[in-house]
Amino acid sequence: MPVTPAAPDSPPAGRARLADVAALAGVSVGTASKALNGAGRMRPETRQRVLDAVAQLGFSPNQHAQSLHTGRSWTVGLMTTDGIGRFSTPVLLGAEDALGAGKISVLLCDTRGDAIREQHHLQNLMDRRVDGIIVTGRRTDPRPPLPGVEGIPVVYALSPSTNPTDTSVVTDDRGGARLAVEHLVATGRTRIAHVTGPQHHAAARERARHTVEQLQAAALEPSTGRIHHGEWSEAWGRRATEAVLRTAPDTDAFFCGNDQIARGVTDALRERGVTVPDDMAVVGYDNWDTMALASRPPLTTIDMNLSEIGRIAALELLRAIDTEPRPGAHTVPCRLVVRESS
Amino acid sequence: MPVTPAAPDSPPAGRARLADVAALAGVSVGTASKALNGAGRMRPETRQRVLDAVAQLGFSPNQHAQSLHTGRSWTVGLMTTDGIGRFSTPVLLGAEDALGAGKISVLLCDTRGDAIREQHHLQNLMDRRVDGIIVTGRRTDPRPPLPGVEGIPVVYALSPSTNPTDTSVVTDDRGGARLAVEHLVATGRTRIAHVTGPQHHAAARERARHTVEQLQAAALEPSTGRIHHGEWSEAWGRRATEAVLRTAPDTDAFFCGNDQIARGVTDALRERGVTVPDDMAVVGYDNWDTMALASRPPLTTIDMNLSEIGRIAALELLRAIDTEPRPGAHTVPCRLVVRESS
DNA sequence: CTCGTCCAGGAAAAGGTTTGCCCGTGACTC
DNA sequence: GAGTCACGGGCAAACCTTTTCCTGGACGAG
Repeated sequence: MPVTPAAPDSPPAGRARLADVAALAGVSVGTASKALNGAGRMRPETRQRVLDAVAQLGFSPNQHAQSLHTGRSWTVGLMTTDGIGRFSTPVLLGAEDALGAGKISVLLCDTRGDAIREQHHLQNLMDRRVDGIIVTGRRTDPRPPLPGVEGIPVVYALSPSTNPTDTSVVTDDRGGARLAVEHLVATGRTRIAHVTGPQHHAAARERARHTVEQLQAAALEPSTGRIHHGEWSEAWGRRATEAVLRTAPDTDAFFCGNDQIARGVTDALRERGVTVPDDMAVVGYDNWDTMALASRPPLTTIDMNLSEIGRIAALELLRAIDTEPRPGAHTVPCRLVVRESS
Repeated sequence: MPVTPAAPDSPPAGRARLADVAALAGVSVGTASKALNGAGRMRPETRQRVLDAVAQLGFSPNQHAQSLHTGRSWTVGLMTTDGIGRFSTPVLLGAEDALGAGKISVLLCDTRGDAIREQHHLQNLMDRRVDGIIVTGRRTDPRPPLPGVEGIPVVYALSPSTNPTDTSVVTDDRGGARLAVEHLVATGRTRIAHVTGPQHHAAARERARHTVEQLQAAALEPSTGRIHHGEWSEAWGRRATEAVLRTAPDTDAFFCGNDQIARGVTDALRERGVTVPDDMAVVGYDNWDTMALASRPPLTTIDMNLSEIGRIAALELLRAIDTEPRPGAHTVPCRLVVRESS
């Protein structure tokens, strides 16, 4: 006695396949596909029958089958060079948002700054045939390009590639310094000190350089005659305050390389009885809310528009995928956020 | 004249396929596959020939084809309920790390707290046939379970599901309160105040409740006779300090619901000339380095081991995928980090 | 009435891998 | 010497969708 075969039209076991939809609509699989994708010509009534079947079965296409066929995975890799920190998070979210609008998902890869891990993740992304890769880091220093990614578009966000023919989206340190200095000058400050992070950080170096430039453009110079490099910490902000006031007691403004330093400065000033903003203006950098808002008074600061950097990186990547990459560094302007410290 | 066909064994255009490997090794595609996966029996020498061909061509299998066939995508979705913040980041990294070890990649979905967006992401994850989903939020309050995820394992991290038959991995508020109170009592404090966040946050409520319990276990009660609920901010910490010292001047320790409040307390104490830890001990919660270390003095605090929560959530998810889910809430113990404020 | 045109929809290949099943050969046993 | 067994390896189906090419029928024009 032969084994009884399953009923030919038994209810599909797991998720509905396109074949189930086609069967229900009484058309062939190919026609069902065309109905869904809008391609091919067919009677509106037929298309509607397919769409009804889709709705009834709760069908949605198997992306693996789609990707296998089309070669596109509708996925991009997001490699974070060095943990996911305060800086990379908004970048990441901006990118995710922009890509999500285009039906593209984000594969997260954290390298923890480890080259081995980076290579491993990269291989994984290639195996998954991602459509592109966004590389971001927690610092703005340039980084060596990803090795061995021929044929797949890459965009560097926040930390540009050292290769100028790669596409990078970076912050506008020059514009940030200009916004801060122009704001201070416009509000009547002339004896401006600059306290910032370690010299081996590009962010500190660049901002310092452009700060001096901007001061010169206003026929000014740093109140202490030099840049105060140190750490990105409140403690350094406090120490630097003492140093600055000892050297140049007539200083009337601090422009700080980040909000932590700025907060240290305001604390030190308050403890010395210097009132902000009346006796002294303080401007920070980063617009890191937990620092800028908790500071007393809340800090005027420069916002790098990090999520915009992520968004633009995503858009550049989409362009590179669909048409042509636009090589070079694309800068995203900063924004001055005025609060009560200036 | 007929068009010249491409040479039958022309160098493969894009990436090598298994067929190319098989051809080079002089075996069939099926055999090549078996050689790679260790399955099937074959002469070691044949297997080696295949492996050599793989190395020579730099072959790695097309994951879409694999997934299409096996139904497994080696991908899990990570849905963050409410942005990616201070709390979800370590959870996320812990999960990514644990999953990466198992060749599984993480698809990032940020819902921004929007139910529509959540549904949209969820559909996307289902279409991609993810093997499982981790849901995390930025608060510890329970959240309603993900709708319509029948047949796919879900683990909730940090914010448990309101459905007790779901698998959740949560922080141990009770243990955290116990660690803090026992530490304070062990160092001779008896007049302990508790200042924390808003009552409508589970984290504040739970920690407060267990703090009172633990004090009672030591035959103590809050120095002010009550819990001080407010905001999770430094400003509230400063205000609360005044209130506590007015009500109960003999208070000798503050246990705070988070590090921001604790930092506000230390600031207020210093400004009143109360020295920490000699006159007053202060213990925070979260071990948020930018707060705990920048505080003066650095804070003794409770670390929730967030990345461990992420790691365990990932392991529970792997278990649910491979074998059986373990329903219920799994708590991850906290850790006391002693610094100079106690 | 016949031929040509156009249109709706079907058939089938392709995309790359896994895996169950089968077969041929060489060796071993009785 | 014949039958059996085990081992190495090939064949082909299956996973699901897209897309190109093709066919049959209907309709219009001459």
